[in-house]
Amino acid sequence: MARYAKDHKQATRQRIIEAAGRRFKKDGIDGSGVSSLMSDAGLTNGAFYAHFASKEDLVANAVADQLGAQNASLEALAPGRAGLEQFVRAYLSTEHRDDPENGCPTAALLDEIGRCKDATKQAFTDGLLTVIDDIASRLAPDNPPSARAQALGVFAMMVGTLQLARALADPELADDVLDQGVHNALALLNAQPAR
Amino acid sequence: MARYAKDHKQATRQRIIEAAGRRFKKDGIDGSGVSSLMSDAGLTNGAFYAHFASKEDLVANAVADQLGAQNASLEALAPGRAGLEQFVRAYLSTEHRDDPENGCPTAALLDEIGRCKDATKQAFTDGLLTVIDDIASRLAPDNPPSARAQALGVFAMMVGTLQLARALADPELADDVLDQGVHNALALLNAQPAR
DNA sequence: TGTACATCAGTGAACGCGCGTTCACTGATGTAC
DNA sequence: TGTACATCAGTGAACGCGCGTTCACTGATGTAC
Repeated sequence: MARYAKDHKQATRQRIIEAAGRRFKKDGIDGSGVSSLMSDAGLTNGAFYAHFASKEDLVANAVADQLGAQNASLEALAPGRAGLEQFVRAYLSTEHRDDPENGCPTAALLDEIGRCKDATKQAFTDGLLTVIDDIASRLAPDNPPSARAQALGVFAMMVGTLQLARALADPELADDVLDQGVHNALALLNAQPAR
Repeated sequence: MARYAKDHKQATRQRIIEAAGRRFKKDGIDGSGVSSLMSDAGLTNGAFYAHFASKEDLVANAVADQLGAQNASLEALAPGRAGLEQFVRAYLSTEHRDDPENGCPTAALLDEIGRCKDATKQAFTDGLLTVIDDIASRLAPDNPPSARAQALGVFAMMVGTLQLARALADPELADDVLDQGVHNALALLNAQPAR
């Protein structure tokens, strides 16, 4: 086996984290075994514990990484409210509904995260606040905290709507739910703060 | 063993379904083994397959039962919008957040249901539509379909908000999220339909 | 009335399998001398 | 320059355990005669 570059192990670790993020979103946390997570990353199961203390440790890291990536892609959108409208339309699209593997970690894993240990919830909390703050600062650039409740409301509705669309048996009904969700979310974005 | 009353087996089946609903909401579907589900119902694992074709079959029945029970409790509230406000406040309460076992099946299981087979998704679809229709008919008694998008938006936001509150590591932050959620949901209920 | 048998919800041990985790080992490289 | 050794990311078999599922059996009752 080759002698490794200084950052080789770190790079492998990151590769495991990213592959795990995708797998968790597709099959759920409980539904993804360590062996399959490792083979997704091109390794065998035995190497896992050289990188992580436990599966739960990987989960916390994957959640943090996923929310960081989502935040980065949020920041890459057009500035201000125009970017938010892009975000809403992409979020509540059939493409996103049908591709959880590459989609929002919150929508894919939210109720499972609620059952995880504190380290994972903490990683989620940190990541979520960053996302909410990005939305709030687009809604009220001069005073982001004033728009926090609104940002939270829009995001909660988007997450709930996408999850509902994924859980419906009838794809056409799910299409309608997404359409109505776009409409509802845009209305919330354009509403005056209620107080 | 006693000779059984005509409805004995049916009653046992119902007991399993209700115990399973509670357990699923607490530990997740993947997190609940058949043996523990049966011992929750006061039986041993071997009896399971006399009642259900598979675990997935039980899941579909438990989801249907849970949504039926939720719909019954919705109908028991005060009529009209007054009942909706009760519903929102109870839904987005710390008590509900801290007791998923006895709470809303949608908030507890939504992303897992999205990964289930069609029979389960179908059971969920049927139950959800009943809930949405109840909300819509309270919003617009004369023309419920006109309020469907609004009902869906409110419910999606409530579900998303409760799930977020459960996934946060900081209970005080989660309290704030619930408070803001009540505020957001009531505003949505009182909004004019946007179109 | 008494006995042999049918019924059937439920028991509990067992099946093969995949889980999370551990560990002795590999093998390619760099270092010491 | 050549040889012995240290390093260390990764391998792959194995651990005990719980999973979903199967099945021979139990035992209390009702029915047949």
